[in-house]
Amino acid sequence: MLDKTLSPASFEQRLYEGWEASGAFGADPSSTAAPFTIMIPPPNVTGSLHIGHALTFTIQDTLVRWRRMQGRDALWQPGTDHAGIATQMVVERLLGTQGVARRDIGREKFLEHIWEWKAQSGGTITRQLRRLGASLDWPRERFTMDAGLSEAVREVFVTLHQQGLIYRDRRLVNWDPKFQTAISDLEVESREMKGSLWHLRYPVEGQPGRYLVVATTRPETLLGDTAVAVHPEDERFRDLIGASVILPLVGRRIPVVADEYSDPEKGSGAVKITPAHDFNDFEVGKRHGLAMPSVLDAVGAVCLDEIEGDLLAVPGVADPDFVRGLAGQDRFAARKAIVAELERLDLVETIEAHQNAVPHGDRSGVPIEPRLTMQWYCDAATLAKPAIEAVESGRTEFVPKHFENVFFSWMRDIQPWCVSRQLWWGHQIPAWYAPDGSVFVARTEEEAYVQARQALGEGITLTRDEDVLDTWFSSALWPFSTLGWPQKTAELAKYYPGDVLVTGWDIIFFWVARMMMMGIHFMGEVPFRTVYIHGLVRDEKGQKMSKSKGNVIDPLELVDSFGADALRFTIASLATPGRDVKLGRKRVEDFRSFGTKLWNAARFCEMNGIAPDPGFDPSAVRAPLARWILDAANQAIGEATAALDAYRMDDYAGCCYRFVWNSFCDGFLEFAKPALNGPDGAEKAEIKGAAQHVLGTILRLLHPVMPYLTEELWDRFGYGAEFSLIHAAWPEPVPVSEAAAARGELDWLVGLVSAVRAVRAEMNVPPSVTVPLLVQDASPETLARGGAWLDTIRRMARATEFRALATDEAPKGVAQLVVGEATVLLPLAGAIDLEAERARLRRELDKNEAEAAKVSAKLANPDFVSRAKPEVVEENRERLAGFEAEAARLQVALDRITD
RNA sequence: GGGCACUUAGCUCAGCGGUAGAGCGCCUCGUUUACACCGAGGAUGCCGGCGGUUCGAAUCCGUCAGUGCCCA
Repeated sequence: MLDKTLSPASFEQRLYEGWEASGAFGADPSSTAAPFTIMIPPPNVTGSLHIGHALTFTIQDTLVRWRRMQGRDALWQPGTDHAGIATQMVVERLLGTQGVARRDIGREKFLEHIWEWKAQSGGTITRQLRRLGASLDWPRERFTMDAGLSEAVREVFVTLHQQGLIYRDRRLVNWDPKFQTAISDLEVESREMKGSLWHLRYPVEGQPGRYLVVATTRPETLLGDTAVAVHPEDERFRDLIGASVILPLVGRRIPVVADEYSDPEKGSGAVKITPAHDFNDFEVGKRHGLAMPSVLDAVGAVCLDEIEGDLLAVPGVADPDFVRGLAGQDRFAARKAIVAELERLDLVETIEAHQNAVPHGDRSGVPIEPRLTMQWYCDAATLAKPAIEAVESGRTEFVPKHFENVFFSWMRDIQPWCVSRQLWWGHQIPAWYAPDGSVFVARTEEEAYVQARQALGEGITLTRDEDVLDTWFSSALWPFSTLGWPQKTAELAKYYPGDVLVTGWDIIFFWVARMMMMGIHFMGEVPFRTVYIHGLVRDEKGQKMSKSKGNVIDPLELVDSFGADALRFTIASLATPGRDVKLGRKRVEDFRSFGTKLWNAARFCEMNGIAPDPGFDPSAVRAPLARWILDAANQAIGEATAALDAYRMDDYAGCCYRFVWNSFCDGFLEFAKPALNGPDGAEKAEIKGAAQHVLGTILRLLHPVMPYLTEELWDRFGYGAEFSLIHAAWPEPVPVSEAAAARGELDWLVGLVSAVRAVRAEMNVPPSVTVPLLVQDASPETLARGGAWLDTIRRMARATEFRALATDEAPKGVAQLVVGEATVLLPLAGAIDLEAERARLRRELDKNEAEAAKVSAKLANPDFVSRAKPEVVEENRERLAGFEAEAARLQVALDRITD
């Protein structure tokens, strides 16, 4: 016997272990079944499961389980990425608590610590994924730092270098002064900050007393200024173009250049140009051939090495001693000191309060410093072209389609990708340097030496590049490196390209773009056919969840409270493609009742001796109720399959919900009760047969989204062996004889019962009062149906009998309702308020007449009749006839009780 | 400043040329032997505003307003 209440915690773990132990999640390269591949977008190894993961992995698992049931050889590839900065940060902090600093113990030792940490704590998220029910092929789990994946990284780096698509260059990068590494544009987030706009006076050379006022938000970079730019059309400064100004504090002469970058509307209209510390200034500097001295070092402190020689004493303007005193000062301290000195020299015109967007490192949280350094770059623009073309031609499709625009806009304007990072944790760049500075890129040190000897002769000592590659460099290879590339494996042949990549829109630039570029370049084919983009999870108010706001919800806590199935079903129900999902505890609590409902329905079936019957033949069933539910199940199967095909998780969940709750529970089981309580016979047997068949269908239909509950019921009922639902066949429609007739009959029954219930409720007739149903103008078919369903009608409509009104019969005090061609009279004698009944009928009549008038007006329009589709015209004619007929019957009913 | 999305019942959202929907909430009723995480019934909408296309617009086009996001 099933327990009275559903308690997911009592079976979730046992079922998961059962599936996993039996190898149910495993792909089988040797099978002949068509593959279905989803590459997990590898979560960060330092991560733990948050609600966004719950969303994306619920969707992925639902798709994978569904396809597996359809007989596909499903590969859901698990794994994590090594998360260069994040991991290094975690372990550094950990060592810090023991008083150990990274640089003290050295690279090798530090990496040992990281691997140790990874062995102990790196599996958090994969353990948590199991609680969610995710059916990943665990024995195939990969990590981006694995030997195989590292080989792939070296292979790709060397090949791209040979092809000229990876090169070294000296450009401005986003430098994170806290981690002392370059970071990607995408790891930079701009934050609105309250700052100041300082208007500074730069003395014009040769014109004593004249100043050019420049406006800046970063006075500390003034030391590295090499020009002042004004707009070429700006009348105020026209005569100064080509002149020079004296750079305050430094004393260097710098030119005034004309450049459209300077916006006459902003600030003072003149802007100082510091090419080594600002991306826009860098471009201006290149256009005008300016020097590009750096004045801040790796930690963001003032460094005078590159301007030492420029320092000049200019009375009242520049003092080399002051500048020398700035050396080694942090950029913010230097800002204060510089502003104070300028104020002392009366070179500050005004200070304006100013709101500006300051780029911050998303992990370090400190302002990014643009910095001119030598780095390795990947020619992303060249790699992007075929990726753009693949989406344009539809070889890879986005769902929803409009996200292709986001992809295109990014890819068409893609910048050289800085792939080197000044970290220790990651794939060390396979490049070696000779003492003379020559670079040798090779798969191994031996190969590098071979190259070096060929180029430079014997006796050279090479040193390896210290830097590592961007984590995304290895993630980009994930769709094929996990399958064994560069080896030619059976897995690679079978599972590449993958079917679908599932991810949020915020990650299009990271995974999607990079996997596309690398996949196409190295495999000659797109890495996935479809990119399914879902939204982000927000709190109930639509706010982004964040630890600092304190509005995060823990998916595991929700699993503890309501079960994994409830969380999964809630997520699926709310997952409209591409739109953000507002999710709170309450939503999960609400959807939990659906699982309970199914549990109780199953319990009811069990109590009535409904059990799996493999010999059941749906096509032989004659009882209308059984045919009706079998037909409804057929429709649900069609809808659910179509919804999953279209990645409509919400529609899939919704159609299952309606079928289980409305059709199976409120419809079928309720109508089946009289037969189930009655004597054994052919009809009862058919209804039980249909019940077990449809329950089995429901369990299979819902398994992809509610794997635990369905498997538990499947096993308990004995539909198959333990843990076998995961491999059961996805349901197919079954033949049902005369389905339309069964639908017609049940629709009639539901219509009759609802109408009677509605009238009784409105008339406040207590359930204890039972009344005869006397029908007038009923067709023989209606009378026959009434007879056939008498027990059900009695039970559900609180009726004593259902029969034709005798010709000489004229009951007093009746409520009347129109069902199809017939009018049903409920003699309520004393219980009825005639006035109220008249009003009710009047309302019904008005409603009908209004509808009839609307349709009639439409049909009176000759344009409509001649131009609309014939079937639409016909449909409206039928509707009009229906409304008119019902109105006529209501009129008769009204007349009957009106004197 | 450029771009994208959104605006439908109290709330959360489907629907995207032909009868305005769901879930939750709300109101009324309920000791019918699966389920109160339930059952029955009910109320609630100028489908953001204004134009246009069309026989017909929540749905297509334009425009305005508001909201959110992305990129500068």
